[in-house]
Amino acid sequence: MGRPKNFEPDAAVAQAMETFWTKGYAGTSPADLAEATGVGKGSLYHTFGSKRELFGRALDLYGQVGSEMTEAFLNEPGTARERIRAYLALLVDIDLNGPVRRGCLAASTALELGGKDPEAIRAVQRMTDATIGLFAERIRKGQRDGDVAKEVDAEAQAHFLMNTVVGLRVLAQTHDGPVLHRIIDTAVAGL
Amino acid sequence: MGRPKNFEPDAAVAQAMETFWTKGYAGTSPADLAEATGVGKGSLYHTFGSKRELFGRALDLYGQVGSEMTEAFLNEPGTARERIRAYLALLVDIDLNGPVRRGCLAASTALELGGKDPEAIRAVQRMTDATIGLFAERIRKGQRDGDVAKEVDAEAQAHFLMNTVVGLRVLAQTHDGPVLHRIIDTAVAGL
DNA sequence: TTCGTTCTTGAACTAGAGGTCAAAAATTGA
DNA sequence: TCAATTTTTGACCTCTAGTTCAAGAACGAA
Repeated sequence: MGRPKNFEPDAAVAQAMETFWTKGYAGTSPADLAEATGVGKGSLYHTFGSKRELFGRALDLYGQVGSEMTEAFLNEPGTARERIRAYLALLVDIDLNGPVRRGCLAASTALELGGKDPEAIRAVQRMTDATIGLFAERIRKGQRDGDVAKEVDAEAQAHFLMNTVVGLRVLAQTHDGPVLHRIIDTAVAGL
Repeated sequence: MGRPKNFEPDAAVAQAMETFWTKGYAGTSPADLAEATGVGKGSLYHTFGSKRELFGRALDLYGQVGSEMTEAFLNEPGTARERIRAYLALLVDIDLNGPVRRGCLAASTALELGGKDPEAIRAVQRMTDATIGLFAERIRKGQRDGDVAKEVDAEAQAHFLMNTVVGLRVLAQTHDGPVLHRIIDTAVAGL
């Protein structure tokens, strides 16, 4: 009953995510969101309530997509070290080859909203910890497979790799491929 | 001749830097700057021209202060590894113990203004490269002193450490001391 | 003391942010 | 076809961002 929506909320969230990713939270206006989604401002507010709530949906989508991509990529055939190196290289190449330099939505959010939006920070924390978990799992699998030394502390390495990823995605805003790939080489040396 | 300024521009830049650091570029309004500096909005525009120009001054100050602090700290007595570890720990502790979670102005700027303000990005790049230079110099000194192995590639390690620092200062927005200190342990293992 | 200069103050302005709302449009059930 | 319900549209509103400007205040020079 009632008039049917003439847009897909999930698709709108995806477009909104792209916009927040590119322009930041404060830098994105309702007009930007309306243009990006092709949905009228009024409809957006009717469906999502507020800019902040739409941003929350966008953040969650970002985490979910990232998590799926990471899991799939890490578990393709190869040693833990190979797969992790390939994953870091993939992220860097995506950052560098995209039409716009925009880094990582989670990192931007952590820096932009740190200290003023605890819920956003918790969302970022959740997605960070999920990635750390995937790294740790993959390293432990490497140990079972025999391609990673038993003495390696999987949790510690996973945290360290997460840190490296975050650094790379920020430095990708200012530095070029060769520099970043050498950083990757150094980072995976401990595996 | 003419009426004398009744404020110190350099002090105003320092206050502005704190405000941009805490609230971000887009998140800082002229009214915020007037309040933080104690200088009327009109005077700020008279002296600095625009919000963007004042931000440029703030960024430069940030780079200069950071550079001096880094150099002084790295060159206190101790091995390269000790000094570098102490430096990373210092940054993390500053981030965690401050009254406001605000991370690193350079990283925030890279993410917020990447792709839309090339000059800001160049400023960030300059300060990043300066820090990398200081790391490399300290590592080479360690090699001359005999506390770092000759085979270590000082440049590569310096880039890698820079990457680690950036990662830590972002993760400090979401994670706590023990996690961050373990990351530091892992990162300095290569020295 | 007057003049030219430089700085300060706060009002004023334009544009846009973020959000609300009334009216019309599209649907289903009766 | 009429109700009831839900969505769309775009006008409208208030508030603030970012900036400008006119008026006056504080100096040194002559």
